[in-house]
Amino acid sequence: MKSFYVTTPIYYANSLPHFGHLYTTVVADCLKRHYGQRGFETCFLTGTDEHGLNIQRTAARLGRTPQEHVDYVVVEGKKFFAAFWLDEAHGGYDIWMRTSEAFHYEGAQEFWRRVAAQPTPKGRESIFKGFYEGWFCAPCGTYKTQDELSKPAGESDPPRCLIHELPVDRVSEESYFFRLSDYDEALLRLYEERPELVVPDARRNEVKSFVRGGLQDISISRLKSSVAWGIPVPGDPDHTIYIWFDALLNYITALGFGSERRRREVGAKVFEKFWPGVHLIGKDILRQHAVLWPAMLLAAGVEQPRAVVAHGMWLDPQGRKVSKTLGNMIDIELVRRHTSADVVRYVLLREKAFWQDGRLGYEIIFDRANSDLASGLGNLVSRTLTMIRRYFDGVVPSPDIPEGRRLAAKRAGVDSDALALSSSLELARDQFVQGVEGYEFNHALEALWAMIARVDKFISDVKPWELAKSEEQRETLGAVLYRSAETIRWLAVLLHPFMPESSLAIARQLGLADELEGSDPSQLKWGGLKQGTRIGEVAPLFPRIDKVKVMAEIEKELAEKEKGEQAGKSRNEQQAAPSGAHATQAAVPGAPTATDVKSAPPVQGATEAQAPPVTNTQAAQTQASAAQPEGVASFITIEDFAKVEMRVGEVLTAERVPKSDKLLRFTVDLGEAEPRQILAGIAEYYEPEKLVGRKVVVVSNLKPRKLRGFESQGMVLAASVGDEGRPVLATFTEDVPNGARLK
RNA sequence: UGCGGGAUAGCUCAGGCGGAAAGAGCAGCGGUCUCAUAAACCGAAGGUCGCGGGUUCAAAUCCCGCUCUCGCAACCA
Repeated sequence: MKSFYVTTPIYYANSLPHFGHLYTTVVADCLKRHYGQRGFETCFLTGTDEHGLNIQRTAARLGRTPQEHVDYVVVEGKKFFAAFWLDEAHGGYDIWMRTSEAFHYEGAQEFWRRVAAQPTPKGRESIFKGFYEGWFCAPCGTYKTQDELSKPAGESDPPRCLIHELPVDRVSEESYFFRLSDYDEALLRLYEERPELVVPDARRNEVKSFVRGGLQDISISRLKSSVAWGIPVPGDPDHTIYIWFDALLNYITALGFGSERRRREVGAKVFEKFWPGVHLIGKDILRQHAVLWPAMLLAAGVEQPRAVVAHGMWLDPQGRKVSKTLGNMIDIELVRRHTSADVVRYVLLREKAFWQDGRLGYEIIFDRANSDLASGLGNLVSRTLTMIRRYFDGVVPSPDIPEGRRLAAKRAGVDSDALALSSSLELARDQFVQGVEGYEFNHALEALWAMIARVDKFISDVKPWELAKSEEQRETLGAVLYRSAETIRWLAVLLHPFMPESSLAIARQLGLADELEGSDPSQLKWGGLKQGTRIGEVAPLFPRIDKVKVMAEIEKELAEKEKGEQAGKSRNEQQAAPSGAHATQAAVPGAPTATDVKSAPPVQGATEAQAPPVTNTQAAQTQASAAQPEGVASFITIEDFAKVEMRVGEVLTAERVPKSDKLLRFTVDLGEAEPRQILAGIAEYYEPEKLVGRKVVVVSNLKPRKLRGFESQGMVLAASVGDEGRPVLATFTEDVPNGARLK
């Protein structure tokens, strides 16, 4: 039997899942059900990534153990998904994977051993010990990511910890590395040989050009003293396996890779049956899945995935990224309560081209639901069944028009057979199946909706209510209604993976047994609906949404929620908010992450594991600012200040740095023997020519640093204004000699 | 700055190996109908196919240049 294994990323259990995660999961669910209908043996995995510093810290902040915290997130997450028919009970995922499970520890360790036992394609050891270097905050006792650090005040100043407002140290610790750099050629060969490994093409090209640019070895462990919440490195329990080298493995450990325990649990052959699977991911975690993961599998000698499929992201109605700070995230659970799970599922799959980014907002959802579902599908079902009820007493009439009535039928514009309809239905069916196979769900659905329009038109053209007035057209009328009802049956079968509940409701209204799971959509044949079938009770499938009214209600509810959260915040009880730059972000770019509060781009890519995980910066900030006077960093002494040497300088020359859109290169006279070369990232806001001759303030004792190949021997001071941090140069209104020190 | 996309009706997008009067859905306008969830059906309206050149009998479609925009990278001390 053919098998189909589909996975979503496992979501980072730091925070509760949201609408972005829902999207990927709905897609996976839809695929699983579709292939299931077609007779594939299916397995659908989703779950949670439960290790790491983030979770360790969030749990600590909430006064829980990490295990308690992830248990909580899992329970809530399952509830959230269940409301959209994604759980086992509703025929959704088969496995909710959790990386904190014992079998995963075994599998991950086994994988590590296999990698360590094999040399790289270039003949070196795949895992080696080195030193991980990062910013370390002593009071916190941990490494910090860019997101957890304030922008450094001056050149070669260390950044500061956002919690303690203190400079952090550049520290290194022993760490294991995976020699990713040795896999570049093997990977490039793989992309050539198996182009379907990374789809769509645009993403594969992106990946290829990234790999061609050379790969860096990545740190795959942390000292247990830094990150305790994780899987011990085999044979070296002082180290913990780090992030991706743990998380990615879930896709195979869930099936029993490397763990006897798990194989007993799920069946010994499950891995062999399902393994090369399809990974659905958001384009934001493409690197990890299209570079690191294949390299890891090469290293361990495990078969590559069938495909890594990267979808686009949801944006707000204005096309902006969705983020908590902008407050433009949709509360999808709220939408569901005002509509239904199926409506949400349909809109998610219909509204956006899978590969591309798409926009979503409350009104977009309601408009789509009203036009496609209420006016389209729902109305067609309603008018058809109502007529069967009214004219045929609720019994499906015969599809046949007897010889003697064919002329009459012809006069009414009805062919004696349904060939025209049935053949275009077959075409639509094939387009639909092709669309689903190609992840073009919007096209798949469009093909079906073209059929709805066609039948609507057919009904309008032949006017069954007129036919009903003439006994001579009795059979014609029956045939017309049969054709409409049979089309609806097809729709119910085809749409079942998209709208499990509504499609069943349609089937029941048609008087069919609930046999949709077993009906192979690709094998649909005209005439499956039996004459004489007694139809069920007819009720609106998709009640029209009063947009104005519902919007008003939603706004009210959101406002109330906001209030609740404010209250929660002060008690420091709010659910863990921002997620890390991790698998969590699968579907919504920088969703609730502190990352997009400002500047610092999310650390991404195969090198991500080199940076410690992101944590709850917002909460951290809240705490920190509570302890400090508003707007004031922690105090420094006069001695601290004396360390900074600031001098007046005059810009002698200024020019753009080639191949850089932000950097200007200055030579500045500081009253010294030689003018200094200083770089500044203000090219977007200042014309270099206009700066020549200008007096500026320069931090003159910063450690020199190279930027774009030029050494910067100081830093020009500027105010940072507005959200985008527009620089405004500091200057003097009176004349000042070059080199004068600011005290 | 490098690489790769994109720029087509009010909105979201199709088309695009050169050859139809340039399409669809939604919104909007006019009409028909009453089986239906104020639904459906019909009709009209709506576009310099980013800008400028070129190739050709013929260009939204091919070539060159430009502008804007998005993604990835680099970069922002």
